[in-house]
Amino acid sequence: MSADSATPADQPRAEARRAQILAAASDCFHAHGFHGSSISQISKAAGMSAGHIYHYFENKEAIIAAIVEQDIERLQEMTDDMRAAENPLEAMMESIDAAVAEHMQPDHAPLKLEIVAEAGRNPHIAAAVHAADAKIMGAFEETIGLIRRAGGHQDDSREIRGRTEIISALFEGLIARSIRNPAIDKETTLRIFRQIVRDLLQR
Amino acid sequence: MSADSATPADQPRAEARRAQILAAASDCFHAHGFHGSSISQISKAAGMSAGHIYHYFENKEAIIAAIVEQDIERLQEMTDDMRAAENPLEAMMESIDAAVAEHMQPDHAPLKLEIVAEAGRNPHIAAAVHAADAKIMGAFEETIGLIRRAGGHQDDSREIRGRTEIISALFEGLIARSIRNPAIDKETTLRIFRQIVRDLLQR
DNA sequence: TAACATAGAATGAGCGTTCAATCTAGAACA
DNA sequence: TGTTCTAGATTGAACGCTCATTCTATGTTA
Repeated sequence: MSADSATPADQPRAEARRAQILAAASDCFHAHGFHGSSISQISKAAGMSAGHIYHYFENKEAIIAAIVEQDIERLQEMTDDMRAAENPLEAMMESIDAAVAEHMQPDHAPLKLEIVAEAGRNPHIAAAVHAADAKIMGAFEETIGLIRRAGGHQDDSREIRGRTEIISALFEGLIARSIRNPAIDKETTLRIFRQIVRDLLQR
Repeated sequence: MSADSATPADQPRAEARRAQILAAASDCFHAHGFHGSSISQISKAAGMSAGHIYHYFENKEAIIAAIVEQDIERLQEMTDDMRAAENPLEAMMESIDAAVAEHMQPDHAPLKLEIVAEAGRNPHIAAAVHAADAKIMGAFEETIGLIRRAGGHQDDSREIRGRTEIISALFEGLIARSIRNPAIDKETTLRIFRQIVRDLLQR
């Protein structure tokens, strides 16, 4: 018996293949949507056969779920950085511009909305989205709680959570607005957006 | 035989059939999404054959576009009512609770997001969504401009538009939040939401 | 009669998924 | 060393099914 289970060289290889599929799927989904991208398309983009994808993912849903999980890691890093900053309030204010710009990128906005829409109907996607949201919102709440306490406020947890929800809703809403009205005046909108966030954080 | 229950009139017969299809399609889309609803399903729900649907709509996309157009009529009525009210500010504040509750209805939220996501990729849907948005945003801006002027403010049109965009983004964002976090504390969130809207309208 | 409403079958393409068959590279052995 | 063994990686065809759309034929009305 091979007590030293699973050849050591296999681990990074499988990992690489998985990443390869995820990257290809992400490209396809962004370009044509979840339902508009076929396994065959994804396999071509990933440079492998269609059947082989099922060695790494149970089905198409599992690919989306993995992309959702992957996405939150970046967000988590962002809030971690803020919390570690010397002045978390200003760190957050400074990162808003980039975050909004990224959220409103026309190539990425549709998939973000589509994933949420899918979560509203598909229990498997819903599970992944809920778990991801709980994680990232927890981190976000911590950061905002820190900023509020530094500003001399003593809110209960519901208040912190509510303010966090509203800031998140604003971000998410801007994604939709950027699609509904591509001619949106980003400068003015961003100015008002920043003012509201600042109020929510320190007033 | 000639005792038809629903539509007694002769001329708007085609109109009635169209409405019948739209209602059935709306039900299907809300339940299973745009891509998850087949023409066959819709035709069954509408009580007619699949082929017959193509007498009234060029294709599946055209059905979604018609639903988008239909949806804004209700929104338009809402802002018209506000503008006609004795105190538009309070009329708007009073309608917020119902509007938020409706936006966050779990049965309706996914399709709203899905339509925007689809508009981000599909030019035909995009055209319908952009036209609808221009119309409703114009009406909304008028109402908000009226409230601001009544409050003694002299904003330029960009400012009005920006504030309107942010309020719209908040509404839209809450749809997404209600799906990402179904356990959201609606009471607290709504309280903060109302405060922000009030600030945007009168401060 | 002409014109429209409607049904239902036909079409052809594409889907997600499965699976038996092959390849490949390293371990075990001689 | 060279040879055999083996297990995972990979392929590509095939399956059964559903899809949006079109076509043809029949029913209805005026």
